[in-house]
Amino acid sequence: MSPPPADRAAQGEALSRAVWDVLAQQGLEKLTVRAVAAAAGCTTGLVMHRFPNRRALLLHARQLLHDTTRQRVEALEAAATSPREALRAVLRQCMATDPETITWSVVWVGFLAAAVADAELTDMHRRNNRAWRQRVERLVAAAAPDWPVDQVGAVALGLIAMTEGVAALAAADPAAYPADQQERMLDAALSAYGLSC
Amino acid sequence: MSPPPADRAAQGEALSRAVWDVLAQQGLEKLTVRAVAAAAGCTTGLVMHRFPNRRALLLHARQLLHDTTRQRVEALEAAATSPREALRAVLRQCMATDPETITWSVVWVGFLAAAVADAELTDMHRRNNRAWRQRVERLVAAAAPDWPVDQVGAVALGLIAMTEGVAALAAADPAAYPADQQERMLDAALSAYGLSC
DNA sequence: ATGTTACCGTAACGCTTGTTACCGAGTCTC
DNA sequence: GAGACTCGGTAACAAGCGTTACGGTAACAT
Repeated sequence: MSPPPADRAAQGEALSRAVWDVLAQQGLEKLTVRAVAAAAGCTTGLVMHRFPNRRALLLHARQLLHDTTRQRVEALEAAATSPREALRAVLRQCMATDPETITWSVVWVGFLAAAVADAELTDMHRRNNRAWRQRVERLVAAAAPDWPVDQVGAVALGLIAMTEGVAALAAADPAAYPADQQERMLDAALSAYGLSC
Repeated sequence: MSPPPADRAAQGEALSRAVWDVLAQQGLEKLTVRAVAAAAGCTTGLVMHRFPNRRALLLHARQLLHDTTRQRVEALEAAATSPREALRAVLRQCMATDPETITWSVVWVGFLAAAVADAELTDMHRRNNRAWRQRVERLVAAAAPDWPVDQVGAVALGLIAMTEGVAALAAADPAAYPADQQERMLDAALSAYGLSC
């Protein structure tokens, strides 16, 4: 007999996707084991055989969300032809400009709210967010090599907060924050900071 | 006999404060009627006599939170001596720079996550947020009277998203986002947009 | 003084939750 | 082919949830 680890990982990924779906469509209060199982098309038995408890399921889904976004960001960064284009591309995908990224942003807000009650979820968020911040600071420094460190930090923080904030706002009210307004906002900010491509 | 409506309102306010406390300290998942009653120092009987159900309690707390912030913002705006100072003061109090505003931001994120599952909570958020956005657009237009409309909109959106975003980030990781860094971020943005006082 | 009424705590209801125990079906080993 | 083992579904459990019904108490009106 062989417990193929590939299937286990694939099932864990499918269940994490089910966690995202429930979180995005039904909210944090309805994020139950039964709802996740229904979204994944299986029973609660499979869920509880794959994860020791509900918390472990949420933590895995959270970590997988972060890993996925990190890979996407790294691909964008590698594909860019200049530091400023890399910065813009990376920040652009952070906003909520289409149904998929809107869903992601809803899930992100959900995990953020869930982190209030869960120390490990909080730690996860902080680790991921600090890494994300360092990445953007590095990109800003590369896009403006002659800036002093504190200016790099202040501008990077402004850009991070702006994109993360508009993603949350667009997630809660997509009609009021269409994609083109978010793009114009980003371009206006990059232009004001002197970081236009 | 007289059912004094002042006491009723005061009790509703106290219960709403209890809702905020529970939401900030225990998170959305632990926001139960019993937890609210315990935080308010009463029993669930009083809560359910004051509000028809749990949802009404949350909606009232949400609306009261908005009304309170609106009054505070209007006072700041009225006390400012110039349009640019008004803009800066209003944006500054939106961030999470001290324990009180950090708590408010945690509560804000909690309500935002709860709005995913509740249409009325969503509507409330959209109404409040659109009014907030119009206010900032008006302040930006007053601070830069010669700007075209779309530039006013893009800059106002950038400022709103930035302050709201940094408030959420600071709420989740206060140590990484101290008050002075948020202030520097705001000043750097206002300066870059050409809106310094 | 007494009946009435509003107020609010107590206790219970039905329901949903996370979690556990059990059990059948399929699969690999020898 | 028989047996052991893994997988996953079913059903049950206790606990906690929102909500409801009931009872006692205090204040008012007459």
